[in-house]
Amino acid sequence: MLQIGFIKENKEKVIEGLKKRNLSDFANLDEVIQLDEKRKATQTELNTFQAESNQISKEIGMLYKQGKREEADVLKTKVTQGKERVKELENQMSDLSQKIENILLQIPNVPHSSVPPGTSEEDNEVFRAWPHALPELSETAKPHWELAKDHNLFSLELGTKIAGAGFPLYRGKGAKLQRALIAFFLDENTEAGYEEILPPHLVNEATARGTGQLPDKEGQMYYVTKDDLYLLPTAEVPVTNIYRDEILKEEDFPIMMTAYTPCFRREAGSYGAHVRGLNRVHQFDKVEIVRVELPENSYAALDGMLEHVAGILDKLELPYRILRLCGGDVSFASALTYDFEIWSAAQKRWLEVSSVSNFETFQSNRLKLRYRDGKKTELAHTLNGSSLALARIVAGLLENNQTPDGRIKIPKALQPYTRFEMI
RNA sequence: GGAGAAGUGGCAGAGCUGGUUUAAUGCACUAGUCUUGAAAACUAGCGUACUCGAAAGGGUACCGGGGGUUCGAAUCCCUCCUUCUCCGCCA
Repeated sequence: MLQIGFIKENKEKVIEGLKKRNLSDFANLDEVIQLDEKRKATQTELNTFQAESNQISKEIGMLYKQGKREEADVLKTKVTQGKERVKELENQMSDLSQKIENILLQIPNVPHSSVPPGTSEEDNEVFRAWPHALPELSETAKPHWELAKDHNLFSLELGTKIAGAGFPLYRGKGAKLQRALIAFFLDENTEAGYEEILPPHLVNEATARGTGQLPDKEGQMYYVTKDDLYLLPTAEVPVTNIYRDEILKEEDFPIMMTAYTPCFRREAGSYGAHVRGLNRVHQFDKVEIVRVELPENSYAALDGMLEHVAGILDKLELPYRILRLCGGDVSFASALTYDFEIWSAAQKRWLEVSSVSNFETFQSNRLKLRYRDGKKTELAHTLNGSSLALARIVAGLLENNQTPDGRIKIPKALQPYTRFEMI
């Protein structure tokens, strides 16, 4: 959520940003600015009435003490009259605040100046291409869902039997591979200075609100009605919320955290070839990195995250490229997002495995995540990225590392974790 | 799940028979005095948010959350949440 003060002072900049996102209706900006003016005027009036009635009430107290009952009663009726106006103004205030928030919730973040123009993923900029030739597999190479069947690594059918479509069940070396990847990623992240967090996998409404899943995106989350809890769509939600409603000191920075969690997405999406196998599922495993930074450091932090994720993919020996998302594809809350895609040699397409974003103050405004800058409090910047998402990494590993005789090589870096070299 | 107790500023902790409470006091913290330096002592400051004001400086709201009673609520009432103690159940 943008700050109303920011919109007021930088209206042109906001409009420019919205244009980059291919939006053309800016009427709500003027509307929200006007509503805020009205809110201020209303508050000033309200506070005046409140001050007056506080004053009189004090006098009443004094008069009672002195035994001047009648004088007190006269004042009482006076206050009672003013009270009605106070009630009225209070209602107006909450009504205006609600309206303002409703509009602010609909305004996306202003994209960073480096975000390229564009309307869809077609227009994303290749920020860093794969510098080598893409691997080629023989004609007999198989997609990961066939390899998984051959080696009994996971079963979508059993997952369906037990839960429903989109809930894979891993077994044997497939299950071990999951566990190995999670441990490998967490170790890589903690070695780079990220603190390991193991958060709850269900979150309450305030938490879901803090990172912007609510309102609006409740359809994406599984919801436990009986206890009013949501299943995590990503570890970003609980981990970032650690710092909800906090005022940090400058020396608390940088804050670097990593967490493994399963991720649950209801995702009423498309079906077909592109979502076969592990490409898109309701439950998948992911290791996330989250950072809270001083504004002046957040873009350096973003670069650091980028190199960190790139380093992990290098160790896994997977061909990848980095995209800078265009205005039409960058998510609602993000100012700048880089996507990592690995090349699936068997499916002959790129698979997104990580998304690294700087939200600037868009999330922290909602979270009330501040730091003390001298005497004032300022909003901190929040960033997060996958490091990394498992299901598609597994898909890529299986496909790219298959041998002509139908087996699968485990990358060296992963072997200490799997404790086997071949599947 | 049952019974009881409690939630106050960064922490500890008073207030809780409704009205000079502007939330005492201590610790911590910040600045100053003193000191070669530090400690101690002393002095002052010390919450968040909104708002008025050029500024100085005001105003309002907030004592777990929400609602209510009252001219006036940290204090009374309702409700929800959380924590602690005991019992039950349980990996």
